Amino acid sequence: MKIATWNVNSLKVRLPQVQDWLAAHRPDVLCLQETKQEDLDFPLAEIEAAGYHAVFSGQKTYNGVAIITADEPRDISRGIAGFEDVQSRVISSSLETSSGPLRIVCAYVPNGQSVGSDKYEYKLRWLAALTTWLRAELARYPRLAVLGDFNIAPEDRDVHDPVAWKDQVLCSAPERAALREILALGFVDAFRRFDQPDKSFSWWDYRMMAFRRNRGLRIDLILLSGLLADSCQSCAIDKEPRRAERPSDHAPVTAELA
DNA sequence: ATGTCTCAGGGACTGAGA
Repeated sequence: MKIATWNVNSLKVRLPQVQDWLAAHRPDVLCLQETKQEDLDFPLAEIEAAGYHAVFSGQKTYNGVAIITADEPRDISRGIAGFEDVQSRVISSSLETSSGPLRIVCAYVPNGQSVGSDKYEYKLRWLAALTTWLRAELARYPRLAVLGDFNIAPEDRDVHDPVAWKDQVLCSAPERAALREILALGFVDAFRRFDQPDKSFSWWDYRMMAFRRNRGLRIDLILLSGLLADSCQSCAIDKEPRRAERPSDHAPVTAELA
């Protein structure tokens, strides 16, 4: 089965591209971030017309997450249990598969703005809460996948210019340490299970012709629990939607599970 | 090279966030 994640930077603007992408790739799961839509405005009819179900948690202007699934979602939950957050950044649902239940967590990690800012402190607190929560979720759901915009480039090879980005937000040591703590719970970065082209990125700033020059970061990740990682057959970044006329600044990331 | 895009408020543009 194919699972995917895509920060669409406004589902209202990007809906036609999401519809096209669903039709072209027919994923079993597509996690969206930065939908920027309140739940009443979510284009459920359009998603259902494409042959999919959706669960979503949105708000006006900022944030917003959704999980689009071919099969009916079960056991839906919103947010991080035990962490009060007015920002809509996490939604989870389960699917029945022939190999047993598959748990999906769709996450939009805070950007953090700049190292040392209030938003950066919030990001680190948020990541600590996510880690505590995921430890319990992993015990409850052994077949667990966490997909989303992590707003962290895990290593220097995930950065077009590691010198320029050194100690900057998205690359700083505390952020990378926070991501390593999540991985240490028993997750694998699906992308790095396979040989990949050098300079593989999932996000490119809209400015400075960054995409054309491939000046990007790999910050959109698919983390798989050990059981799922064993069944992962491929993981790739689909740069094609980034070449569209009005693209998101992020590209979708996909993984194939047996 | 503070270089682009999106959204809200308000009714043209500015500011925030990314």
